[in-house]
This record gives sequence, C-alpha cells and structure tokens, in this order.
Amino acid sequence: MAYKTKQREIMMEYLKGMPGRHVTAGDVTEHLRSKGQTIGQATVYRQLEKLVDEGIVGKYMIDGVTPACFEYMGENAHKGETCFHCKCEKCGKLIHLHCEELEGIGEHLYKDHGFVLNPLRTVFYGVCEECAAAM
Amino acid sequence: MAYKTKQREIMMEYLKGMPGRHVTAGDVTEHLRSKGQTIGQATVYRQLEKLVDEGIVGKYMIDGVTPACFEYMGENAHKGETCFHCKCEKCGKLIHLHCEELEGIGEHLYKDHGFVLNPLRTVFYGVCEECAAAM
DNA sequence: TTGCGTGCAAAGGTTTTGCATGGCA
DNA sequence: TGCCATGCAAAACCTTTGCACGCAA
Repeated sequence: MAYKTKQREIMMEYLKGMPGRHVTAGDVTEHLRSKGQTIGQATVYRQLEKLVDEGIVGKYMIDGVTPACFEYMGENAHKGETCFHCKCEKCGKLIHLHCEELEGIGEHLYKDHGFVLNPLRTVFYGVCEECAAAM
Repeated sequence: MAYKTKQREIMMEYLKGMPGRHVTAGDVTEHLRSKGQTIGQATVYRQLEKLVDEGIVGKYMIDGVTPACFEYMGENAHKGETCFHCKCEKCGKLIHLHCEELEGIGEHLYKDHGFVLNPLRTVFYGVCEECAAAM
C-alpha cells in the first residue's frame, strides 16, 4: 500500500503534533521548509489526499476562498468525536468547537428529520465574539 | 440600500424562476448572455454577494474546486423567522426546517461560545432520508 | 526491477480587485 | 450632483496535472 517515505513521516509527525488543530496545505509546506526540508506543494496535496482516504486525517472545506483545513484524527476517529466549525463573516476567523451539546444536533436531525448529518462539511456562519463586540 | 439596476432585476427574475434548484455564478452569466444581456462576471459575483447578505439568496459551498451554488430562498426569509437548511450531498436536495430544537442552537452558541449565529447562511450538510436508505 | 512517490513548473478554474465609465436616486 | 453599480481585464488564489527522476519494496 502506502510507501513509507521521508516526506510522509515528517508530515505525519507534524500533524500528530497538533491534534485538534487546523492546518492548511500551505502550513504543512511552510513548516517543513522551516525545518530545512524541501517539499513540493504537489507532494503535500497528494500525501494529504492519501491520508484523508485512509481516515487518518480529516478534511474540512469552509468555502471556496479559504484553503482547506486538515486535522489529525488518528485514534480519535473511532471515538465518534465530532467537531463543528464556526466561521466569522466579519473577520473570517474559524472557530473550532468540540461540544457535547452540539453533537446532539446530529442525533436530533437523524431521529426527527431522518437526516444524516455530516459534521465535516457543516459550518456555522455568524459573527464571532470580538467582531460582535466591535459593532 | 441596494440600487434597483437592470442587472439585479434580471438576476432576481432568473433565480426566482428556479426555486429549490442550485445555480452557479457561471450559470447566471451564461443565462443572461443567452438573453442578449451583456453582463460581467464580476457583476454577477458582486450582486450575488449582496443578495446573500440580504438573505434573499442562499450560498452553498461544496468544495474548493466545484463552483459555489446559489439558490433563491424568498424575499420573506429576513422576516425574522429562523429557518434552517439541510443540503443532501447525494441528490442535492435542499430541506427546509422550522424546528424549535434547532433554534436553540443559536442561543447555545451565543451563551456558551459567544458566537452570533446567522441561520440564513448556515447549512447542514449530510445525506437525506431517501439517499441514506438507498445506500 | 517495478512502480509508486517526489519536485518543479505550468496549467486549470473560480473568485476577487482596479479603474474608468455609466446609471440610479 | 453624489455615489453606487457595472464592465472589462488582469490579478490572486488554491489546487491539480504533466513529466522526468528518485527511491521504497
């Protein structure tokens, strides 16, 4: 299956080092370059795609402008721990939420509306605390 | 407020003519061009953005490659009644929900996370009942 | 040796922006 | 008249693809 290349290992190490945090393809490249590693943007995308297919990392699409976000899932992938995202329409900040109460939404949608929620793609739009205070 | 320009009216008419269906920015441009109307792609995007902000049109992001989809949601959408939407990733069907339990989400996000939810722009992605049964 | 992985560069496509012009209020 | 909206074109941006070379198995 997947080859154990040096680039892949470094990427894994980096992603594993920040669980529960969002990383873009650009972040990966930049980080590896700062470590003195030469890596092509194409390799990052291709390797990330593989990792997503293997279920090791999650991929979040916010919109067509913001780069896609990746996150290490690893062992947590089996715990059913979902995470939701809030996107501020003012400053563009992305808020990352692990909240039990929100996790109940999926269950409610399924039981009462027969809808199987996909938290990976679902984004709450609104205004964040700072921007709301500044209005 | 928003000016009543000819381009805006034609776009509104087109969008209103296909409720419940998704349209890309390219579709709008192409349609208007086929009607003998000259319209710039930039105008389409700028006008769509305004309509989205006004809550008249919904905007759906599938991923970073597929163009964004727009859909007419009615000019009454901003009357204060909260209305949530579920978008089926399989068949593309859009489900409109008026649900008290979901309305509690906004309150929860505000109280516990300081986030002011914008229901007009928030879309739940997932799989609808029919498509889930067919899988 | 086989064939996947990598790097570089260029392409692909959507969306945004700059600037001068035109149209609504 | 004062702005906002428009058109055109170019830019910006993320992502994908082509191709030759390198490296894991």
